[in-house]
Amino acid sequence: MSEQETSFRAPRGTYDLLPPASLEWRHVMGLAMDVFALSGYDPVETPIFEHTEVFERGVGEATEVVGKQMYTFTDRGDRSLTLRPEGTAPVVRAVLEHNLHRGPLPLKLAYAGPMFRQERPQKGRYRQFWQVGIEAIGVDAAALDAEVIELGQRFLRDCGVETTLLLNSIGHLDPDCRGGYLAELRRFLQARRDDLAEDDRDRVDRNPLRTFDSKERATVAVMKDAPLITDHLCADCDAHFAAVRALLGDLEVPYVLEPRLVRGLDYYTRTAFEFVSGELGSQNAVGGGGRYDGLAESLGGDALPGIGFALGIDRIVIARGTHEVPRRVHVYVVAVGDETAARAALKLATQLRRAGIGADLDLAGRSMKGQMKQASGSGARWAAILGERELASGKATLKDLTTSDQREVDVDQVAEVVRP
RNA sequence: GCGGCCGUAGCUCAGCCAGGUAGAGCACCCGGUUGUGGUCCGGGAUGUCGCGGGUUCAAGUCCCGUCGGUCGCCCCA
Repeated sequence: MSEQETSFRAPRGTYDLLPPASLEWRHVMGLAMDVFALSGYDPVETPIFEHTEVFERGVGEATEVVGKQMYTFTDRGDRSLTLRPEGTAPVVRAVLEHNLHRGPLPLKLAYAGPMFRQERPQKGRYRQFWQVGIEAIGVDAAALDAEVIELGQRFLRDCGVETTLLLNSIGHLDPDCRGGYLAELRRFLQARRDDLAEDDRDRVDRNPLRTFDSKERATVAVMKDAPLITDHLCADCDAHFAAVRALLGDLEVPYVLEPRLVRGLDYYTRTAFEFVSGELGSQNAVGGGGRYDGLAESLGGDALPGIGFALGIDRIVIARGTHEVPRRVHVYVVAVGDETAARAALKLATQLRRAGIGADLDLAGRSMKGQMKQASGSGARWAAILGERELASGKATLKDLTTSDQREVDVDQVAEVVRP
C-alpha cells in the first residue's frame, strides 16, 4: 500500500460483514444446514470458480445471468473461468465428475456460500451475495418436489421470515409440452406486437416467457389474454404437477398458483416455485427453485433429474428484521487492585474457557467501574470479582448481573456454579 | 445498463434554500473520595463535511465531474 493511496473501500456491490451482524449470519446459515440435515441433506462444497462452460451450458447462454452478469476471467494458463453466479450447476457438475449418481438415489446435498453477479447494486441485491440451498438429484418423483418445497418453507418460518410460496409448472421442452406452448405464445405475441410496450417487443423472439415478467402497463394488458403454460402441459407433466399439489396439500403447505411465474435460469423444468416477502421492496424474492431434469445432460453427463432451491441469506436477514443473537460470553472476570489481581483474573478466565464456559475480561486496564460496565455490555450473566479480599481467601465474588445477587465461592468452584 | 434521491464524528442526523472559523443525540473514555454494571450528574477525545475540479476575498453550503449508497426500471437470491 503506497502512502498516497491508503483509503480503500470494499468494491461496489460488496460489503464487510461485521459483528454483530456477522453473528446473526453464522446463526442463520447454521440453522439452515441443521434443518436441511434433519431431512438427510449433507453439506457439499464446490469451488468458488468453475470453467465458464459449466454456466454457459448449464444455466444457458440466453439468460441474463450468463449473458451480462458473470465475473469471467482468463487465468495464467489461458483457461476461461467464472466466479459462480449460482450453486446448482456446480453441484450437478461435481456429482457427475465423481459419479455420485452411481450410488443410492436420490442424492441429497446442501450448500452455503457466496455467489457473484455483476448487477447494479441496491438493497437486497449485491454483487457478492450468500445463498444456502439444497439439491435432490436422481429421482423424479413428485414426493421429492413436495419434500424440497416443504423444507424450504419450514426453514424460512423457523428463522422468522414470513413468505408466500408461489407455485407453477413450466413443463418440459418437447413439442407436445413447453415447446408447443412457446410456439403458440410467440404466435400470440407476434399478432399483438404493436400493443406491447416498446421495451418488451424484442423479447417476443428472444425469450417470450419473460414478457410475463413485464411491469409495463401495455404489456400487462396484453398478457392478461395470453395462453398459459399450465393449460398446455403434456400428460406426464400435468400429472406430475397435480401430484405435487396434492402432496403439498397433505403436508399442509400453503401455496399460491402463479401460472405466470417463470424463472430466469434455462435449466428449469416442470415444478417452479418462489418464496416472496413483502419486506424487501423491489427484490421481493427471498428464494426460489425448481426441477431441472435436463441439466445433467446439458453439462454432458447422463440423464439425471433433480430439484432444488436457493435462498438468499442477505435477503433473509433483511426480512427477519433485528433479532437477538446468542452471546458467547457467560462470565466476565473483574480484577480489582494490582498486578496480582490482573494475573489471577486471566488465570480464572482461562480455567473457565478450558471448562467450555465463555469467559472474557478487561485487558485494557480499566477501573473497576469500567470493568463492571464492560461486563454488562458483554451480555455475560455473571461477573466474577477478584480483589484483595478474595485473593487472600482463595475465593471469587460471583455476581448475577440479572438479579444483582452476589456471594463468595471458592475460585475452583466458579465453573461449577455458573455452568448453564 | 437507464432514471430519481442521498453522502457532515463510530452510529443516526441537523447545518446547505438566502456562502463568513464544524454541531446535536446515541455510543466511547474518565470522574461523582475507601471494591460493584445496566438509571442519574459532570467532564473529555473524535471529523481529509465521500473524492476531484470550478466560481468566490471566503465553499460543508453554489456549479461540474467522479466514486459510493438508496429507491424505481431491468433482473433475480
